Order: sequence, then structure tokens, then C-alpha cells
Amino acid sequence: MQNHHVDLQTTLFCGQCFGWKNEEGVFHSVIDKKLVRLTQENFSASVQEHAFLAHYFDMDWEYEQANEFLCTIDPHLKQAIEMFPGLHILNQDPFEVLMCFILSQNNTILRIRKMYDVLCSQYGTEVEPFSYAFPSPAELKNVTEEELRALGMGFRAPYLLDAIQKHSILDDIKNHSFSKALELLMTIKGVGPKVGSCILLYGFHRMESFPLDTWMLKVMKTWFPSKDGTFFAPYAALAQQYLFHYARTRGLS
DNA sequence: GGCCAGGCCCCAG
DNA sequence: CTGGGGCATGGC
Repeated sequence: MQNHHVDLQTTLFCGQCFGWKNEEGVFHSVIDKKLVRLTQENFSASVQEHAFLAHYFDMDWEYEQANEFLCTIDPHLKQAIEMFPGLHILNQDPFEVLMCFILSQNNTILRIRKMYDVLCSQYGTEVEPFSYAFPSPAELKNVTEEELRALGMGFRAPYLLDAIQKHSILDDIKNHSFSKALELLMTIKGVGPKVGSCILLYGFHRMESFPLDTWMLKVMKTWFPSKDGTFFAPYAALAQQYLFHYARTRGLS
């Protein structure tokens, strides 16, 4: 296992996941039905002790090599990497990612987090007092559109229902090419190119993915005119995550 | 109190 | 296939 440094605050709050809390330096969430509590100080020991955490935090991927390469191809990217050197791409549960990024459309990250919490406390398993896992497809099987609308899911309610119905599409995704996998995901209502790219990245670790949201469109137009994701190959996804977080944090200038 | 949000659906041309 | 209106809701 590599011992790459991970910056928890950046990694857990850069818009790739929505379930983590930071209470005075204690990061906590429910992962694999287990309540996880971490601090930046005990992180290294925790991932060495628990294999599921090492996988979740993607400790075996080639971050040093990728960062080194990305720094050489563009000065903006180099600045972003130097500002957030410990950014990792998480390996999250595909169904949870599917639901979260359906919620993400025409929405704010703050409110996605709140909607995530509502789904957990309403339908998820309480693994410790007041700590809920994100609900499984089975736990959501009998949910209705009216129920989801009453919980504030709005126009996304029917999309969530379709995703619950078609969740088994996820079982087969890893066996397909990127474009075929994206095509399959987009048969789910509310999943378009951007949401599908996020599912393939955060749920299936497809590092060639290059999700283009409103921020990334601005980034590309401003800093990389006439270029696309292939410019960052084979590390498009990591470049995207750095640039997205960098632009959102300090703006484009 | 409007404005807008990690987009997508749907429908016109 | 391309473009643009509409969308539920709430945080600012």
C-alpha cells in the first residue's frame, strides 16, 4: 500500500460525497453499515487497520504519479494541486452515488447534503444511536412519489423512483466500456451525461471520466479554450476534481 | 422577496 | 441534433 497523504477536509468536502460531517476536526459518516469516526491525526493508522477504509479512501491508486504529470501540463492545474495536494477520489457505493447525483441537478451542495440526511434518517438502517446508513434499494422498494415530494425531493422524486426500480443496472456496469456504461446509466430517468459521468467516476472509479457541470464549463471556457477532457488523459477525472474544487473555492481569474 | 443552484426532460425547429 | 423553457425547493 502506498502511504500517500490524504487531506480529509478537502477530500470529504469537495463535492464528490454528501454524507460526511466535520465536528471540530472529527470527521464522521456511515460507510459499509459501520459508523466511522476519523481525525486527520489518526487517519493513517485507521486505514492501515481497516481494509474497507483503505479501499474507500483509494489508498492504492497512483496519486503521486498523476499529480506529477498533471502539474507539468498546465499552470492553473499546478496551482490547484499545490493548494490541495491531498485530494483523493473516493470509492463509494454505486447506488448511493446514483441517488445523490440525481439529487444534485439544479441544486446546491448544501441542500444535497440535507436531502441525503433526510433519506438516511427516513429509510436507512440506524447502525448506532442517531447514525443512519444510506438506504439500500430494498429499503426503498415501497417508497412512493408523494412520500418523496413530502420530504422535499421536488421534481427529482420520480427520477429517484426510477433509479430505485432500475438499480440492478449497476450490477453490470463494471463489465462495459465507458461509453456503453454511460449509455446504460442514461436509461434511468434523471441521469444525463453529467450525472452518468459522476456515477462512473465516484461509484466505479472510472478515472477517464470528465463530468462537465456549470463550474467545469466555465473552467474549460476560461482556462482551456478549444480543449476537452482528453487533454488531461489519462488523468481526466483527477484534473476535473482539482479544477472544480479550485474554481469553487477561489473563483476563476 | 427575488434569484439561482455539480442538469435533465421535453418539445419545437 | 440543437436549443431553450420549465422544473420543486430552500439558502442567500
